[in-house]
Amino acid sequence: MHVGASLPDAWAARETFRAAGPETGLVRLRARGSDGRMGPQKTPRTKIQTRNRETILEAALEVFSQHGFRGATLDMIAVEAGLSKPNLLYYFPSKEAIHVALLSQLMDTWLDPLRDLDAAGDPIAELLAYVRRKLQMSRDFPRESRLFANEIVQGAPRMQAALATDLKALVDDKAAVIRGWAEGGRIAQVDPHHLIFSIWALTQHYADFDVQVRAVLGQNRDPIEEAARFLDTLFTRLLAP
Amino acid sequence: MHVGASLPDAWAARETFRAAGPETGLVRLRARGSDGRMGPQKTPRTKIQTRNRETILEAALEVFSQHGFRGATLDMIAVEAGLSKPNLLYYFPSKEAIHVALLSQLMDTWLDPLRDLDAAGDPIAELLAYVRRKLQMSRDFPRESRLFANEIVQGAPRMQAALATDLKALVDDKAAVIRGWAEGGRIAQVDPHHLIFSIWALTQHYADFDVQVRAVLGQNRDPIEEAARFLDTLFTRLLAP
DNA sequence: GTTGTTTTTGACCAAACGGTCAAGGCCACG
DNA sequence: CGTGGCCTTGACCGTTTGGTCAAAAACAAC
Repeated sequence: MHVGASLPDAWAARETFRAAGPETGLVRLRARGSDGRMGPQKTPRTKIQTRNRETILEAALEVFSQHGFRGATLDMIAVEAGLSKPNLLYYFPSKEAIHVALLSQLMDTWLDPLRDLDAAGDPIAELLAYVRRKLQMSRDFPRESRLFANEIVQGAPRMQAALATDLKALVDDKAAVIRGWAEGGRIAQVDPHHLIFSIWALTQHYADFDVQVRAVLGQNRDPIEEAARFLDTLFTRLLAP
Repeated sequence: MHVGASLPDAWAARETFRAAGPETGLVRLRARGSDGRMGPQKTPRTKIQTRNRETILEAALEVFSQHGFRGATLDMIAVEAGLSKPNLLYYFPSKEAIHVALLSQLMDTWLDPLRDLDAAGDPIAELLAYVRRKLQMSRDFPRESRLFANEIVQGAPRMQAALATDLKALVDDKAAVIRGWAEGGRIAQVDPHHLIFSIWALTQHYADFDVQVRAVLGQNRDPIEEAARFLDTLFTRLLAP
């Protein structure tokens, strides 16, 4: 069983399970009302439940990030998790529910680096630190990056709501901070939203398009190490007032 | 039937059908030897064959780029093309063959802007023009961009060979040109490969992650128009010697 | 119009897939 | 140690999917 790099404490500790927006039409699936026999509650109760839900989500991350939603099968996930297929469906009502759970669980963590952008700090240092943190995530959590990439490239059918609400709110907030810096002459005049997009694009590229990057660079090179230096100069030059 | 923006002549004219590398294990599928009944030859002979192959590939582009390889079904493509499913399989031996044909047909066109990078031109003007051309492709051919994105995010199972040979060769070639410019002091000292990656990442982001960009920016904005300005300043600042 | 070839399709098939169910195993707790 | 609830699974089901096939339709050449 492939478990990937051991997750940092903050990562494992996060168990927010933010509910998906009602527009996805998926919440109904989870709320089976109070009919007869059913799987465990939304909030895991026993030790076994928390452990198995974690195992399943870890396996699902591995499989979904590699094959996309349609490309992944319950059998693949079951094998990866070391559980039987009906057992998966004891903990999650459907394949889609596993996917949604994964996405909403990881969303917060994925945006943490942006949240850390501190309006009170030194503008250029703050932004460069953000770039470095995002690049680190591409190195340490490429599967998470690809999971989102797969979802968004295909039109984010299970995430649109979260994008237009939560994500937009956070980005608008931080964009205002950046705009403040620009107007105060502390960084160059650049469009804050597109600055954020550029950071996403440039850092996630090294996770999402890893095979291409490696194919072009050839062997015996460390793409992310090189990218760190390149992006440092790029953003230093771009942001200098 | 969704036909998308009318393709420019140069686009439609291209019919290279570069053979996929033998490593993909797909070429064998096309070469059914000389057994009994079989579909039309690799090289279309009649008018009807060329027309229908084009129709199928156009439909396949629409469907594959939206749903990925596994997410797309032959029925979807058939409906989109206005043909029957067995008819698709009269022109292509399998779903995978359609996908491979699409990828190899589009690969060349996709790289044309990079090929146009002229060692004899003015370095900064050449690079800025490349950025603009790539961004135009994100606007005019988002489906093509997403097709590749889907493929590469999932590990490029049907393209690895082409990446490590054709693509690498072209990029290495152009990287040498850029390195020459840098060493001649005509542009700033930057890693040429990562410079090219950054152009890909920043321009294709607006096609591949379109839903995210639009969700964050809100309505009534033209992402690519704004991106054009932003990327112009970004690369101007980065490349100034 | 007859004939030989190319093109098209309805009916069909086997495998894969998401999901169900009833029954059995397991475990905590009294 | 017994009992009630939690956990697990083999067998099964209906649907979807990629692909086949034989036969019909369309077409081209004479």
